[in-house]
Order: sequence, then structure tokens, then C-alpha cells
Amino acid sequence: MQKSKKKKRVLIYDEEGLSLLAKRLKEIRAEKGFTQEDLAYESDIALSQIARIETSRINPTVSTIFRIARTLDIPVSELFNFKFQKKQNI
Amino acid sequence: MQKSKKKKRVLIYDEEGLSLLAKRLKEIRAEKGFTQEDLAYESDIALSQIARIETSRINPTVSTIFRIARTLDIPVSELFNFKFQKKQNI
DNA sequence: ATATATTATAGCACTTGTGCTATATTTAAT
DNA sequence: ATTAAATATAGCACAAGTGCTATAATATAT
Repeated sequence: MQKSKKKKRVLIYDEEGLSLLAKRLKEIRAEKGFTQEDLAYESDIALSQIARIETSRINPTVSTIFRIARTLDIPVSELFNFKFQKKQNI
Repeated sequence: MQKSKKKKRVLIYDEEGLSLLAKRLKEIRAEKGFTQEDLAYESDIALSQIARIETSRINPTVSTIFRIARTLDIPVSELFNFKFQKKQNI
């Protein structure tokens, strides 16, 4: 390589998983009759953050998901109750 | 307040959930016969990161967990197959 | 006991998650 | 059609996740 293109570090971002999680959260939240604002308020999570998760625009931490699960009063595994279809692209 | 003590922002950190996840990962990884290094290498995740997760010293993102689940060839929900005992302390 | 393998810690740089606030967009009610 | 409610976006500051590298501590073999 002539100009040693500085390799930009790519962090982990699992698009498929994130959008499946988003979908699952939207579903369950609706079932439970929570608005995003309800969930945000009762979980003490920013409303913008809830929206970001449900539109899979961020890669939340597990603690955020834990807190959501606690508020919705469901096992965490419920939110991850899906199957990957694709091979992961790193 | 005299000196308006600037309130430090406290981010979400679910200790109980994180240590349950750590335990679950350790178990499953052992069952599958992976060392931390195996898992790190095959998942393309830093070894130090795997260790940090298994000692619950960090709060990983869901994509990291997704990638681990993919490598271990298990449903993500397997890693979250536990129940909270405590009320969350915010 | 002593190598060897495995796991745990540490520090740094870089990237990104999160909270906050405000605003725009979409959806639902009337 | 208007209004109101709900959801989506945006930008900033700050905290923290991640990769990398090196080293320490612990467990396992021999």
C-alpha cells in the first residue's frame, strides 16, 4: 500500500439482531399497553433512548435492556426471543 | 445548598443482571468446550473483553452478546435464561 | 515443584451509548 | 380538517464500551 490507509476500527454492530430486538420490544410494549413515554418514565430511561432502540439506531447495553424488562415485568429472554436468519457480517 | 454540588449523572448499571449473565456465559462456554481465547478468536472480540464480561466488570452492548451467541451457536435467549431476584436499585 | 494454559487486570485511545433538550414527523381522536 | 398524542430525529456533553497490548494471577498438567 502506498499511503497506508489507516484502518478505521469497526466496532461490533449487529444490524439483524438489533432490528429483531427493536421489533420484539415494540410488540411487547404495545401488548402491555405502554407508550414509549410510559416506559421511559417508569424505567427512568430517556424517551429519546427508547425511541432509538425501537428504531434500531443504536446498540444499547444489556443493563438498559434489563431495566426495560424489569419495568415491563417480563423475563429478559422474552425480548431476545427470536432467531437469526443471516450469517453475521463482520 | 451553598456550593451547588453538581449532580453527577449516574448511568444504568444492573449489577444483578450483569452477574447473572456472566455466570450464564461461563457455563455455556464451558459446556461447549470453548476457552475464553477460543471464543474471543472465533467471535472476533478482544479476549480482554470476554474476560471483562465474565467477571461482570462491564456492561456490554447487545451486539457483543449477539456475536457471542452466534459463535456458540445458541439462541440469544439462552444467555439471558435467568430470573431477577432483587428489585432494581436505581 | 515447575512449566504451561487459562483467566483476570490494567491503561490508553477511540468510538459510541446515554441523558438532556428541543423540534419535527407521524398517528389517532374528534 | 384540526387538535392532540405518540413517535422519531437531532445535537451536544459526558460517561463508558471496545480493541489493543502487556502483565499478573490462577488453574491445570506433567
